[in-house]
This record gives sequence, structure tokens and C-alpha cells, in this order.
Amino acid sequence: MAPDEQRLHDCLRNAGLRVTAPRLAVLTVVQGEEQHRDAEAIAVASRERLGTLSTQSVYDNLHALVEAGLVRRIQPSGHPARYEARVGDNHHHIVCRQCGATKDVDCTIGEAPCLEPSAVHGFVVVEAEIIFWGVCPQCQQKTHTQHP
Amino acid sequence: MAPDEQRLHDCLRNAGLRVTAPRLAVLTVVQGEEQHRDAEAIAVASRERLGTLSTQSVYDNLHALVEAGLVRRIQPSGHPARYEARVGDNHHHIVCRQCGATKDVDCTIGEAPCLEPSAVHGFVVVEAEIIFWGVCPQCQQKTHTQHP
DNA sequence: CTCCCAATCTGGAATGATTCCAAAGAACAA
DNA sequence: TTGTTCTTTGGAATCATTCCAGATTGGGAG
Repeated sequence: MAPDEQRLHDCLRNAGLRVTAPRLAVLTVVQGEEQHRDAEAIAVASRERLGTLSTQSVYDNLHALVEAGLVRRIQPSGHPARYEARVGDNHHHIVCRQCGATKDVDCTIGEAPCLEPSAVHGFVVVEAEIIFWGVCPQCQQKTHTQHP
Repeated sequence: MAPDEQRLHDCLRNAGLRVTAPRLAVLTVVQGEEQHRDAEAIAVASRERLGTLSTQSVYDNLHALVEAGLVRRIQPSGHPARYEARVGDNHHHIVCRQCGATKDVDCTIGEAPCLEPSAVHGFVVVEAEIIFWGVCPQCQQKTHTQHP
């Protein structure tokens, strides 16, 4: 077994998850170069490694991995959910209104600002999610070159 | 014309929108007592006032009103979009993970904390959206009374 | 090493919010 | 009053995601 495969294997087992080919593939893809991919893109990339893999299995595994804390899910309004491997460090995201491109953003103020809402209406607060909305460089380009 | 109706009328006209019965109804509902309703609930409440109204019209009008800045749309991950009349004051929201109940939250730190992301990757930042995730009082109750 | 059960995988159908479409209707500027 | 443009309508379509039920398989107990 390759050392990296061993690492992922342990990773899953420690999280209390069974190790299956589909699960390894999905986790590998999410931890790969390309970050913030959606389920569809992850399915495509995973099939490249396995030959065949049901869509349902991709969703099941993403859920399991998110549940286990190995993967984080981001769900920008109006875009399909995206998944990333960077977990547990309370960073945020900037998303392009036009194409949905997503990048990591570290918090300026250091740790967890805004995490103390003034009034919680009796809610138990679990986490704070911050999404910056903007326009990515590519889409800025497009908008500029368009002549109305 | 009732004074309140007049106010809404002017409100729409100032925003450059035509005044139609469906539009008045939708705006009235969104500005009403019950805040943070989704499109479906707004449709139901609007039909109560008009007798009949197509779902499409509800969506069109919500879009138009959001576009015009008269209504704000909130789209919590995994829940249908919600609409509120309070606009332009940069407040945030707390959403129940279980039932989707949504409440306003004013920012503790005063004005726009976290609005200066450290790295923007070339993005033009338009706005920052902050959602607190938690469990509402009702759902806490439910969870506690459940015996596994 | 073998067996067995629960976790997982599969294909196919279903859901639910939202959008697209084209035709009919209505607001309002001139 | 009229013409143009914005709205409304109903019906069909889309898209991400979930539900289902049966077949398969990982891995702990023996």
C-alpha cells in the first residue's frame, strides 16, 4: 500500500468509517489540488480513478466525510454545494456572484470575530459562517469587454 | 386610497417599478408582521389577499423587489430562500440547523467587522454575509424530550 | 481463516425550489 | 386614447439532491 494511501486509510478508520474504494477516491479528490469543487466535479474526478461510481455514492461519501469532520461543505446561495479539505481553522470564503468561483479568506481580526452575536433569541449558537460576495478577476474582465 | 397603500405605491414608483396588485400584495406581505418567510409562505399569504396569484408572479416580484433594494433575500445553506423587509443596515442572521427558523442579529462589534478580508485574490468585494448557525429554542426542546 | 451483520453501493425514481417559455393582459407616458 | 413595455399566467423543464430497495462488501467476532 502506498504511504499516502495508508495515511488516508488511517484517517478514515480513525474517524470510524469503513475504507472502501469509492470513499478513498472521493477523499483523495477532495484533498487534491483543485479545491472547492462541487459534487458533480468530484464525481467526475472520482470516476477517473475508479472507472465507475454512482452519483449516489458520491453524495453518501461526501456526507459521511463531512459528518466525520474530514471535509467541510460550503453552500453559497444559489450555487451547488462545494467541498474542501481544509477543516477546523475557521477560515471563510469569497465567492463570485457570477460564476461561483470560490477562494479561501483568512480572517483579518485573527480569531473568530463576530462570533458573539448580541442577541441570540434563545438559540444555541454552533458556528458562524461568513461569505464575502464579489466578482472574480475573470468575470470582471468579461464585464468590461462587454459593450451594451 | 388608504394611507398605507399610498406609501407602498410611492415606494414602488420611486424604485422605478410599476404598481400592480400582485406586487403590492407581495410587498405588503414581506413588510408584514411575520419576517423571514420563504417564497411559498409569501405566495400563500399573498393569495389570501388577492384570491389568486401564480407562483411565477411571486418569484418575479420578489426578484424585482430585491433588485430594487426594497427587500433583502437570505439564502441559508440547505434551506429555501427567505425574504425580509429590513434592508440597508448590515445586520445578520441566526438560523436553526434543524427547522430553518431565522432571526435577526445585530452585530456586536458595531459596524461591519470582518468586512476587510485579508486576501481577496483579485476579487472585487461587494458584500459580506454572516450567518450564525444554531438550534432554536423549540428544537432544543424537541431534542431534549427525545429518548434514544 | 471464516462467517455474518451492518455499513455501503447501485440504478432508478422522486422531490422541491426555482426558472424558462410563449401568449395574454395591464400600467402608464405621451 | 393609444402604443409600448412591463407583468402575469399556466405549464413544462431544470438542477441539485434525496429517497428507496435490493445487491454487495468491509472488517470485527469467533
